[in-house]
Amino acid sequence: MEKRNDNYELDNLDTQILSILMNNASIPYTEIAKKLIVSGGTIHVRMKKMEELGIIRGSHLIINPQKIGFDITAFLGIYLEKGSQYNNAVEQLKRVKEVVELHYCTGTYSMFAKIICRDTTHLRKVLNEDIQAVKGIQRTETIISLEESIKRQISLT
Amino acid sequence: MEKRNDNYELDNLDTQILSILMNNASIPYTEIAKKLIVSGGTIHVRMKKMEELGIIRGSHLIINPQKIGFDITAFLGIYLEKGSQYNNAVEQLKRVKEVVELHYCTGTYSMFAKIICRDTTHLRKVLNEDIQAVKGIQRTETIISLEESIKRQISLT
DNA sequence: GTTGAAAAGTGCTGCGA
DNA sequence: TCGCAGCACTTTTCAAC
Repeated sequence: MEKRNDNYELDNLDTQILSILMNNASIPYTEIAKKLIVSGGTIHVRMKKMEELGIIRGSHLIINPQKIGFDITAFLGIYLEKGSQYNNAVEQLKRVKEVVELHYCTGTYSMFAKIICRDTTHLRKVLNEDIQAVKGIQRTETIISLEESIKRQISLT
Repeated sequence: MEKRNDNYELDNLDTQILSILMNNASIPYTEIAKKLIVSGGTIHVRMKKMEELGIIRGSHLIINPQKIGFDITAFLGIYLEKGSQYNNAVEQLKRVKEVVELHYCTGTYSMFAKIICRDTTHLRKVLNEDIQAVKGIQRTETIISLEESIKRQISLT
């Protein structure tokens, strides 16, 4: 039986488990259990429930892009020729590996992307060759991040 | 002895290990070893090396914000009164939990933030009370994401 | 829903090549 | 530097509360 709650209300225990694991997914269940004063089995049951409900998407190893030569983070405001070209543009942008986020949005831009590149040469190549080649894109505005001052997940508490 | 390579060149094996774990940090080392046709110990040695080099930042449990009632993702272009107020503004914005990313950037805006809220009421509260209370912020422009079409990490290959 | 312990699987370490 | 094998630890399961 599939659960359909799109908005399941987490209790205190669920929230605390998530809060701990969101910042460090490799903490053992037994240690979490000790902190929250429940048994390891309970942590397991709760995690399984939240996985089934789709609350937990998975886990990521977080790397430092700069250490492996990816120095530039940029945001791209994208203007489409027509709004109807959205789905098509998404499909084409999925093939551009440097695009790590893409949003359909309100306001000035039709779409909004986050891209990560090695250097300015790489960025120019992505903008001029890959992005501009996408059909339906009229023009873009680039915002280059000089420093990422905050980078975290939402706080549940 | 601390290593100081800010730009260590990963070999093929390192790259493949990271590529696998970036999408699912809970895959066992032994399974990765099988895929890449090396021993489990080798994976371990490589991971340890990359951790020491600071390439690996840690691991995160990824949750689906919408499933727990956080429905709105918005981007905020921030205009500062003076550029010199940057450090101060960062410190104040760190206290606003809904801000999950903050960049110091080129272009139209002085700073650029990503925020996640429960609903429009929550968003308005954050914008009007929390953000506007930050000293040095002149005004902001809000871009609301209606749909996140792409969300992934950088591809190493 | 929670517990505690047993079974299965994984991570870690040291020795050898 | 890499691979193999043994030990320690974690995850998972399950009967009982």
